Amino acid sequence: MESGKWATYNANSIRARLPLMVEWLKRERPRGVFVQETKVQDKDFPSAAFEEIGYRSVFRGQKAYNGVAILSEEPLTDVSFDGPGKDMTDARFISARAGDLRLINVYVPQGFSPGTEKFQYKLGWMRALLSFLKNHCMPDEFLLVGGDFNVALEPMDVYDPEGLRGQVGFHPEEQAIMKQILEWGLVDILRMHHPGERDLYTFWDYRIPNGFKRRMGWRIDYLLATRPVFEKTTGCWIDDKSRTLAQPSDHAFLIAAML
DNA sequence: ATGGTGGACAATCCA
Repeated sequence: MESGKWATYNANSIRARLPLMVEWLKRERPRGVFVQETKVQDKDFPSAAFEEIGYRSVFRGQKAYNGVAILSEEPLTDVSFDGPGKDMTDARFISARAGDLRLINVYVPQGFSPGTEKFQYKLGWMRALLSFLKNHCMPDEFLLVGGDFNVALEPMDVYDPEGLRGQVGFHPEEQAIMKQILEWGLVDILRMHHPGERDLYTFWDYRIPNGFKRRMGWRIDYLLATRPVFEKTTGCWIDDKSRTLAQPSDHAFLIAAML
């Protein structure tokens, strides 16, 4: 496996975030990045801006909502959009291969609120992802699964576990499926490198005034690896420096380093 | 504080 860093980032519009992302890529030089919420149709995807700084891109978008992309220094092959939600129209899944690494990038539905149709859609989508892993992937292959899962796993993964318990993004039904996904054969890379550590958040709601400064965050973005890939990781961290710049996303960059 | 912010897109929907 090539050494370097892999990252995941919910851009909340890749066009609005393009200057920030280009600067970040030039500074960090990751091997590749999983991007969610690109919010751009394929014909308008800013491929040229990434090519100029040495990144290839594969993507699938739609008008106004959703959209996923993988950026990579190496050629991306075996690009596929046939994952969970194959029968759904949302652009939430993209997989590809970079060298000997198989990549799966997901944007799990946000879910709105428990007891709603959207929440059931989220649970169904997550169950379909679990089935996809069981039917099409192997726990012993070189597989990296990343993205915005819109679920915080443990009390330490949210700023107010008592107050948020049972709410969307911190609900036992979501957490149960998330745990099944891990039990299938994926390791939560950040948590394994930082057991028990608090204040490891990747998302801060825009609607909470000064939520970032007040550390009112959630850890809902993940880099998950099969055991053989995890064994190659040397560290994992959250880069929220972009939050201090103009036009930050509501998410941070999550990065894993590999031998 | 029953709001708040931000993005897309063109009146609201989504997060």
